[in-house]
Amino acid sequence: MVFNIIHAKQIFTDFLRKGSYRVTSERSEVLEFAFKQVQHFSADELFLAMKNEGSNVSRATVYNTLELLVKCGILSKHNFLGKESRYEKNLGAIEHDHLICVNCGKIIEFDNAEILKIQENICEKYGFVAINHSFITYGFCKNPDECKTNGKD
Amino acid sequence: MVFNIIHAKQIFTDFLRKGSYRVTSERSEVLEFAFKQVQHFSADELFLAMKNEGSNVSRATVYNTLELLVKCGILSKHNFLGKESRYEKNLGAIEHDHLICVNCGKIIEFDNAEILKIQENICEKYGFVAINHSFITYGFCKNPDECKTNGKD
DNA sequence: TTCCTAAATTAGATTTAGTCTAAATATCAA
DNA sequence: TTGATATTTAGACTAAATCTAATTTAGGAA
Repeated sequence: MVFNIIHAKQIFTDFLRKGSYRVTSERSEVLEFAFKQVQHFSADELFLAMKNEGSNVSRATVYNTLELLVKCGILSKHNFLGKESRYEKNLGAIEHDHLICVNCGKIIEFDNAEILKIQENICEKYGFVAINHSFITYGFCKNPDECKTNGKD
Repeated sequence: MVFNIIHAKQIFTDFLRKGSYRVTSERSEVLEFAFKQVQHFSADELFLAMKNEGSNVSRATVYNTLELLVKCGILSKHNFLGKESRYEKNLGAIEHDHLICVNCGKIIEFDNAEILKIQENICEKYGFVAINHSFITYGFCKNPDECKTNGKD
């Protein structure tokens, strides 16, 4: 569980030192910008947002650093319906999960503590240490009126 | 639950007719080839396999038809670690889920009936009809010796 | 503190998955 | 059988992500 930017910086620095990666100003910058995002974001969106605010960190470094932030548990990475990868902060105890309508594309987020329990059991069974997860149920809206397009797309 | 190719063809044809899509020989061919795959496969892999066996169905049609097969529940679609989308047959009652090591890339498949129950409850709550799901836990192998690369990649 | 080497960063080229286009073809309701 | 329109097609295109090779930098060693 990551609680705030100070804590996240600590975790990230520890992770880098432990893995004999180097602590660089670019990596710190990416972490800071990632933490500023209120919602989930793609690597390119973050890169452009940073550029827009005067940062000179390159696209490649943004992509690389986001992967490191996933590996050390600060961010989660999701792939919705084969679109570009989206990242989000991994704050607090419960990571939220997603329902996605294959008809209208609507995304419903929900929290479920049971899923985390199952995850713990599975990891125990397979000798695995969980960092984060992605649980996506694909389906469609039961009520056709709520299904925005109701089309075939 | 889809049981075999005959059953899958039935489901697909019903789905197409209901949605006033057309039943075409290309769509049947894609279904047949998808069913022949023993493991999960990408859209492009299927396209090339079909081409290789003399099929003339185009790449665009393969991509489109796979999406239809997901929509009608015959296939599941997963995105592992931001790689290309992979499809697999949705056979039997339990869809398997995945543990992925962010260090060595190992993929462990497991079955868990509880996850399906949770999914049912969630869908009930949000007025949603599930077709299939993708549950991926990212983490790392507890035993370093089992972690193939144990490196930074 | 300075030096040195391997790691990291960079801009931009490249690759790759997937989508789009507009012309040709095929389905299926009437 | 016919005709409106859905589908298919090859290949162009787009966007995400990775790669490259030159340059810069971190941080351990002296």
